[in-house]
Amino acid sequence: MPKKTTEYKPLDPLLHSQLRLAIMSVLISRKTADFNFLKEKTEATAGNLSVQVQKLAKAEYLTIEKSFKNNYQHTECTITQIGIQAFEAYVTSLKTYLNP
Amino acid sequence: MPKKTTEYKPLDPLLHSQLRLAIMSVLISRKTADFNFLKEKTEATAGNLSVQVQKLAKAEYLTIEKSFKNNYQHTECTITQIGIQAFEAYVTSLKTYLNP
DNA sequence: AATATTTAGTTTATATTATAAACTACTTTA
DNA sequence: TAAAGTAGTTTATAATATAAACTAAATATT
Repeated sequence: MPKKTTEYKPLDPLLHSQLRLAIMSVLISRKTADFNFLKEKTEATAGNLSVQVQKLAKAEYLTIEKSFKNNYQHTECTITQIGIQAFEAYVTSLKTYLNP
Repeated sequence: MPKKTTEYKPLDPLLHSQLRLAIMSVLISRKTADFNFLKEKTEATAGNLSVQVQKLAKAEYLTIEKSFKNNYQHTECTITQIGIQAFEAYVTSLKTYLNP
C-alpha cells in the first residue's frame, strides 16, 4: 500500500506563539539582541517578554547573559544552534499549511 | 520624522492555531469538506475538531451545513469569502516573521 | 538630602485556549 | 436484542498567554 504522507507537519508549540516567534525572528537576523531592543521590535510588554524569553532559554533556543552596562543591568539574548534549527524546522512545517 | 514601519504584523489568533489553520488550509484548496474528511486530513480528534470548526463558523470563516446522507448525519463545511480573506491576510502577516 | 522618576527587568494572578474524555443519538451487524 | 460502528457534541482539565503589580537600582528634582 502506498505510504500515507502526512499532510500537515506538527508545529513546534514553543515557536507557534506570536511573541516567541517574533523574538526568534529578530534573533535569526541579528544573532544577538538586548532586552530593550527585543521589547521595541516586538512591541511587547516587559512582563510578557521576560516570561517568553525565559521559556525560549529553558528550551535552549537562546541564551541569556546578564551584566552591567553604564551602571544599569543589561540582559543580552543570543540565539543558539538549537534555536536556529528549530526556527528553520518550524518554517518548513508551516509551509505545509500555506498551500501553493 | 520617518514613519515607523511595524516590523511584525499581528497574527489573527483564530488562525494562529495548528488545528484551525489546518482546517482552513484544507478548505482553501477544496472550498468544501465534510467532517470526516477534515478529521482525516488534520488527524484531529472528533471533539477537538468539533470545537474548532464551531469557532471558525462563529467568526463566519466557514459555514456548517447539516444533513442526512445514507441514513447518517452529515456535516459539511464550506469556506466563506470572509474566511478566504482572513487566511490570505494571515499568510501575509506571517511572512513578516519569516525573514529572507 | 530626601523624594520622585526612570530604567530594567521579574513574579504572580487571571483570562483565554486547547484538548481529551465522556457523553448523546442513531444505524448496522451478529 | 445486544454489541459495535458512525457521527458528532459537551464539558472538565491542563496548558498558554498576558497584564498588572512588584523589586531593585540609578538618576533627576526640589
